[in-house]
Amino acid sequence: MPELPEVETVRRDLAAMYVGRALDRVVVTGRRTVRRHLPERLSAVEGRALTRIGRRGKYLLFEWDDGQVLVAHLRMSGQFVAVPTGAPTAPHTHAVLSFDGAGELRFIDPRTFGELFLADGAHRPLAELSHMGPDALEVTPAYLAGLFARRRAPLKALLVDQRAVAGIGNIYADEICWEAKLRPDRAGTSLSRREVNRLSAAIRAVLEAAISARGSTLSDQRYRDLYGAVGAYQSQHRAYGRAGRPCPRCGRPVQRLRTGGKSAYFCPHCQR
DNA sequence: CGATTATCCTGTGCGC
DNA sequence: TGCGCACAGGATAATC
Repeated sequence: MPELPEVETVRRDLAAMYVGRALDRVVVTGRRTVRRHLPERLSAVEGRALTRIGRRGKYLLFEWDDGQVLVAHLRMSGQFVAVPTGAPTAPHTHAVLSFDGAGELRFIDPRTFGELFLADGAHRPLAELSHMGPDALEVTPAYLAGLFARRRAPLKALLVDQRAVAGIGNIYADEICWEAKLRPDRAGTSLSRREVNRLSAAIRAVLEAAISARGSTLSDQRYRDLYGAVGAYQSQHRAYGRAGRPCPRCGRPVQRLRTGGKSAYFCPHCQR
């Protein structure tokens, strides 16, 4: 379940590996991998050099020297892997980008929720991502205060809503709420200025610590970086997935709350 | 407007 | 040992 820290880790590795390289060939075999337009359109980036890898929330942006932007989203189970040319093909490999002198970048995705598409590079910022809120690493207390003033919804619902804040998913929303000592089901409108400040600081602290640890790999071993290595932040999870186990702050059991088919983990004693 | 549910899809892990 | 099923959740659409 790649969220901002995992996507940022992949972004940095992709940049180090491929920026400045020319793309020789793109081959898409997955039926659902490119679904916003004809898959053949991706060949428009063949022959271009990669100038930059950007990120907006959980989207990765491959920027080419002619202004085109190839957008990728890993969704639930997507993964990019860097392999030498001709390496054995792993199951669920849906796309292969061959770089001049840098081997192959493969897109693997068992559940096929992930996607690739070519954005309309003439429009900046990208029209396809225009619905998204500011990146989670950019939000300020003032922005959050404004958000809570106009949107009445539970705190966690707002944190995972990409239109409100981009990059946070179910796991880091729980970790951020724990760090900020706020219940995930608190109404956003009820937060004091002091609590908004705490939340803003917690967003940054949790995401930056998770990036430093190269993201979280859960027991399903799903998330892997570009080279197949696991993340380390899962060992620092305080709330997510810890139902019944002691809260690291107060020792009382962490509780699991279910809303709308999703789980929220929190400490009812020290999160208020 | 917001809360809830369903949809897409496969691997995993549980209970029986 | 094997079968069936709930569960995992990112984004989006539909419905109440």
